[in-house]
Amino acid sequence: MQVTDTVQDYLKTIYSIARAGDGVHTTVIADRLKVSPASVTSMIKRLSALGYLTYTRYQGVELTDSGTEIALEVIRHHRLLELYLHHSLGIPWDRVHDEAEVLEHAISEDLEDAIARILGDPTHDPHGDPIPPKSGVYLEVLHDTLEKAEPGPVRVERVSDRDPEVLRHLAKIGLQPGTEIVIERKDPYGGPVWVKVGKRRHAMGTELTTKVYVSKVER
Amino acid sequence: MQVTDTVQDYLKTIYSIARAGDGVHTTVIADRLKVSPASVTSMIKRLSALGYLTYTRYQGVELTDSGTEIALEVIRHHRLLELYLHHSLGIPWDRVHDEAEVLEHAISEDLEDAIARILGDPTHDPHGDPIPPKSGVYLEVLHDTLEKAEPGPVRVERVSDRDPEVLRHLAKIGLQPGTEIVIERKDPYGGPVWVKVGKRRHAMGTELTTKVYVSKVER
DNA sequence: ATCTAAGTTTAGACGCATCTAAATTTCCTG
DNA sequence: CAGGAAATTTAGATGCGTCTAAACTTAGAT
Repeated sequence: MQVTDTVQDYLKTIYSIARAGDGVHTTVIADRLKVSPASVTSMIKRLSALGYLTYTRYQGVELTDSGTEIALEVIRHHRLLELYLHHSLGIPWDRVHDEAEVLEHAISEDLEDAIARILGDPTHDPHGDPIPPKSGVYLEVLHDTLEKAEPGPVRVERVSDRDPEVLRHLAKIGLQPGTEIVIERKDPYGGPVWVKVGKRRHAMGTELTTKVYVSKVER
Repeated sequence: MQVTDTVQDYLKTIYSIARAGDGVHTTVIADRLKVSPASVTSMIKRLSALGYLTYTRYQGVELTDSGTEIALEVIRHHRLLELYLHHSLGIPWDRVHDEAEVLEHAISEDLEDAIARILGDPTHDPHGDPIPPKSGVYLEVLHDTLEKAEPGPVRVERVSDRDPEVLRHLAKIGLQPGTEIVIERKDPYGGPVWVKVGKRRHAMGTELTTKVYVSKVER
């Protein structure tokens, strides 16, 4: 059997759920891919038979080395494309995700190489996500979410690329990967987190904060 | 039902067979798409039900306006992409066809527009094929093949993009759209056509000549 | 004009990716 | 620790796009 676009999507999604630290369960995959849980079970069985993941009924899945390899290849395509579309074609950063989602399955290895070369073999995409290298070791540093980080000055490392609306809002208030912001105070009961971006103060609702990842800055 | 990549491929292929002046019969479509004639018949029925073509059993098909519209949109994508890949990404002209074949289904209208703008709304792709406009009238000028043209000076207008090997050969001898060449003599019984490109003389076998389209040059 | 070869369509099947509804298992709560 | 809610899997079905083998139609040659 061949590796279809759909198979690539499953593997990529499973990889990214696992990276986030959560167990990889049927429902989560189903939610992300917008298919029914039953569809996920059926696909998981096929992926397992193909050796891309190990599967224990009712317990969730784990990617094998060959599954991870495919996932990283697709993710590399995705992130290179996001950067390319933004830099070379001027597509606004809140729209590059959806374009890349389709194109990631359509570019050849030659094209991938050409794009990487033109961009100067970049290490991060416009949302701060690291780009897996063509070959060799790949380690993703895990950053705290805005919610979990301690008050004080922090650097924005990464922003989830999945919600265009959130991205437009973040761009508007000047919050991008690389920006230094200050977490002002925290409400222990899950209320909004107040942050200072430049000279302005903003309330970040909980549905937003889970999408921004930061690291502590020493001053 | 939705317009899948496969549907787009059928409509595009049917358009281009019709343009070449041949009747559009099952076997021809099957050969081009590398599927069985039975598959073509079955797909044709669906396309007919969708209103993309008219179909008379055993007689061939003809695109409707809505079928033509989709075909031209895909062809526009294809040709813009060929040009873009060549100009902006430096992909050699004998490889852009295969890349574009996949990407043509993957780019959004926004991306199409961005590419067209960057290229300055071009009218022809690297093989000399005209690029259908986003909207408005589209007429393809039909040129003679090298075989059919009269001896004398001619301008290369178009070269079929389908065979990478032929393209590499043509590039090697310096024959591209825009080049002026001289047809030296003709063998009425289908032998090679001798042409002068620059100062060199070349024999073009019949399997080659059907792929080069020229127009007479007045001197 | 008939017969045959080539082209085309039908019949029936298969794999992929999905769905809904029903059955099963897990896990949490009282 | 028992019972029910939530998660998961099974069963069975569907549409797409393809195939092979067999039947049929068309057109060309004698």
